Amino acid sequence: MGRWEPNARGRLELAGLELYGERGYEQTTVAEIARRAGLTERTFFRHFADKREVLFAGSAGLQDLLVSTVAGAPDSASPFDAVAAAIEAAASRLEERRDYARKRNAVIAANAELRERELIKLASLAAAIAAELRERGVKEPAASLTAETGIAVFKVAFETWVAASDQVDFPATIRDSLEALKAVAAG
Amino acid sequence: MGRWEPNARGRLELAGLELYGERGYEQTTVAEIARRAGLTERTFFRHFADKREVLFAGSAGLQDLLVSTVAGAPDSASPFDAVAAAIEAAASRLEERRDYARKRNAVIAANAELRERELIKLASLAAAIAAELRERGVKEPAASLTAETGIAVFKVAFETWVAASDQVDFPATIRDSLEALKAVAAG
DNA sequence: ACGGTGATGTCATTCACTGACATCAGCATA
DNA sequence: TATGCTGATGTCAGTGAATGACATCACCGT
Repeated sequence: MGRWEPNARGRLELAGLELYGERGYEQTTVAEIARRAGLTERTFFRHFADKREVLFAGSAGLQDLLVSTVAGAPDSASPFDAVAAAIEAAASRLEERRDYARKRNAVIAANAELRERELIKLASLAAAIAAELRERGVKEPAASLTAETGIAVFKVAFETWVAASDQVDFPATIRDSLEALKAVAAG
Repeated sequence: MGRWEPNARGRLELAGLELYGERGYEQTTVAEIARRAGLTERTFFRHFADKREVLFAGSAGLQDLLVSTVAGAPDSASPFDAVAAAIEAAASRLEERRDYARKRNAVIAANAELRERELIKLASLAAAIAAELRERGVKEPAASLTAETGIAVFKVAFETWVAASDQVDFPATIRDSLEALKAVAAG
């Protein structure tokens, strides 16, 4: 057995989500999260840059999925279709953790600071997609526009999905939103 | 003459932009901004909710312009065209203060916290536009998609505009980006 | 005169975050 | 087996953002 309990980072993530859900983000102190995880405040800040970041550990994985899906699209695919495939793949991944995604979303939606962090993560995803599109030879401003628009579609579809009281298919919601966007842009 | 120097809020805005530009956002304390404006730290926080907000006073005016332009579009205009007119009008307003917009943008681009705040302001603009579109009878998700896409176009065009070394026409950049978006979405 | 008002100042406190240094199980290796 | 290094954690002190409670005092109306 190791000197310390394993997976300190994971324990902090769990404790953070729980406490933010129970008392709200502002009413929770970092010391409380650390204590629930059996650690100290100082150690929290060795694992996460700030109090918000504890909710955004999965963001890097989502970015990898988006980028590799765009990269894996056939050469014949248009930029739009490559991005469509990527955000659909991301939707599939979130679908697998529906309960977790909803709980986390409720916490974030309830606090402006957390919404800010969510937005910059989404912007970072858009930037990564745009970079990959440029890699594929797409010029600016088409690359950035396609990426930003794709993320906008993802945002709107995500809100529809989490707001739905019944079981809704997230990738299907993405496809509907993509079609709605085409109609809108043509108008 | 009044008991205090007039326009405390404006003095704080100016001092904030100057100091963030001179030393950087993180290296500037709120007490320093207040002192340069001839006030105290406590008074700073009576005018602005936090250290970032001092750079975003103009956001409300931009939102009014966007919403009223959408509201003023003829009934015959498509949602897309109404939003296009709105972001073009916003571009015209920024064009009038090119130096100020560039200086402010340089400060914001240099700091992640400020970029976060910028993004949530843009998201708030999108939400206001979407609400106005719904007022005009546009259904969801078309209203949100049109608004979010419009803001995405604005973001991309803004970056092109501020990055340009020579004098570039911002509203024209918006029109170009809107055309590029149509081409992308059709692909 | 006089009392109310509102913008500002003063003071104390909490808490997010950081730097410096201490601890100590486990591992490698002489 | 002894020794020394490493890396995750703890301890402590400090800075600065943000907020609540209370004080001040020119101005304004009556």
